[in-house]
Amino acid sequence: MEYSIQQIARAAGTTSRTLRHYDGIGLVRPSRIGGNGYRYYDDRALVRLQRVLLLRELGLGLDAIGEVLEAQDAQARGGEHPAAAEARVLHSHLDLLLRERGRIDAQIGSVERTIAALARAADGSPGETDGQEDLMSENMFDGFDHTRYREEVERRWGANAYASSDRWWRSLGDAGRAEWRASMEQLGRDWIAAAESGADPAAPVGQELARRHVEWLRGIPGTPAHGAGGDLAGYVLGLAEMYVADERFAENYGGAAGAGFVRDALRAYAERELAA
Amino acid sequence: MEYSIQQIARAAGTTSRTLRHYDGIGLVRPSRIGGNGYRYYDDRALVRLQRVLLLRELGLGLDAIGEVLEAQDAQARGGEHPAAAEARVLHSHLDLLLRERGRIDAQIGSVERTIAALARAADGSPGETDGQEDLMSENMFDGFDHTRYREEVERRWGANAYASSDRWWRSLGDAGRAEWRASMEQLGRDWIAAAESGADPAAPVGQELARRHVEWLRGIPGTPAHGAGGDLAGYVLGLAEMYVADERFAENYGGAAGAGFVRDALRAYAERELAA
DNA sequence: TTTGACCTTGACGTAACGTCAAGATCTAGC
DNA sequence: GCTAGATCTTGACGTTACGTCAAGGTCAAA
Repeated sequence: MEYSIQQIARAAGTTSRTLRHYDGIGLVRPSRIGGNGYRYYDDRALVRLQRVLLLRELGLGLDAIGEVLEAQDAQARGGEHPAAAEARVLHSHLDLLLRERGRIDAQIGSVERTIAALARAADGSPGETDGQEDLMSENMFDGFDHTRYREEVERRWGANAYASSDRWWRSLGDAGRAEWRASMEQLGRDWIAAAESGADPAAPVGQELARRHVEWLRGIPGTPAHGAGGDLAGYVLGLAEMYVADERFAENYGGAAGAGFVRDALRAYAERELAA
Repeated sequence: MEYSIQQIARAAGTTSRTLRHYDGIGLVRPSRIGGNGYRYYDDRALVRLQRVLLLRELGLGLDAIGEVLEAQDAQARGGEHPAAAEARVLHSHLDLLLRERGRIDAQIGSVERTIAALARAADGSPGETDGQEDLMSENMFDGFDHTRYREEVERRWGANAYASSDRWWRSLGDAGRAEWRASMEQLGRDWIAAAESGADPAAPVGQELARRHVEWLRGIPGTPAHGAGGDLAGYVLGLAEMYVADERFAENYGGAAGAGFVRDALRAYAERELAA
């Protein structure tokens, strides 16, 4: 069978423009070109086109699709097994999709929180648009003045981590900031209580607190915990060490002993749940 | 304070190119332009820039951001309350994000199934690349020959619904197709058993089956149930009616009585769980 | 005055086509 | 054979939010 460009487009559920595009980039070439310049396709081309469209529906880019199909064609010429190549490409694509979902989840959370903050602001609570000065001079989320450690923050977490967190913190409004601090302090109190109870950091109590702690960290834009793709496990482990080493942090968890408990619990949690 | 373009870029955690872009599209204009053509920004511009960057981190497009900021500026001129405009934009954006996540979830599922199918194919099970003819001539997923109802499928579910489902079905391979049919038949048997038990379609047994049924439908590319964004509730309700009205479907559920049970259960489920 | 650092506009590239535009060709009916 | 309408061609712009040169002016310190 031989199809005109419209016919094969209809057969595959796409458009002639797409076919011309695929011809242009060499992804699906016509089997024959008429003396009038018309493109004609045969069944082999149709099968190839079907595979392209299927992989496209999985979200692969056209160049990745080309790679898969090339492996398919190189099969007889001693290349790697085509299914292996396809699986390899799909695995890395799956990885990308998972990171993408993490990013979207984080955005959804941020948007929801922002909407809630706007609703609270509309309810009353005056003094919302003032006080734009020196907001970062207050103790932010880990118990010390970030403006004084701006350089350290930027060196540790990247150049715009500080700016990003700062924007977010300013956007919260007074009510939101109070709420955030309250949640932080509640978490701190719960950590202290758990540490004083003498429980094993790896026991469920500690692990549940560790989960809450990581969730709480994820809510801070500008850190590797926000969204996805960063080295979450490494970030958490680094913070855990910092809690112990730096007394400014340790204070929040009842001193060195409490911070040690937090560190051990986070370590165990990261090993179990965040292993890359 | 007055900043040069680099200074304001560093202060906000972005680049000078971005500032030039925002000037070009009129989103953030410099407060002053020097005789040498240099752009200079003041604190008001910095605040505006911060808001732009914050909203951008939430995933809004630059034009949507412009809309929000315009409402902010129109505040004194009798426009709607700026926070209301922002909430409106954020709500529709949230909607978009949720649909996007649904799409990604569906892609993740498809990719995972495809990888699993490739692994099975590599394990052995010959005859994988042949039999490309007339695959759709078999009873596909709802018990009748789709090639014979192609036009109806296209009219009901859109022009490339058929092509999309067809591609997916071909891609499954013999093992995958057998598996899929088995899952369909298992679902049918469970429906029949539930119907014969005389239970209330709205009772947990029926509702759990309805949930499984909808999940199963979501796995079929080309239907409104796949991914997200389509009228899932309307689609499910339409199918439910069809199961009763069309005996080709009804057979799968033990005849008219069983199909009626399925319909009622799906109706109740759609009302509870899929209400838009 | 030199030398970097910083500034400008202009323009191409990105992903995957959609959407005209202008013109050539095919097909069917008269 | 002629004409209308369907179909085909290449060419080029538009889409998003900038990154990345390129070529050339400006500024501040030495």
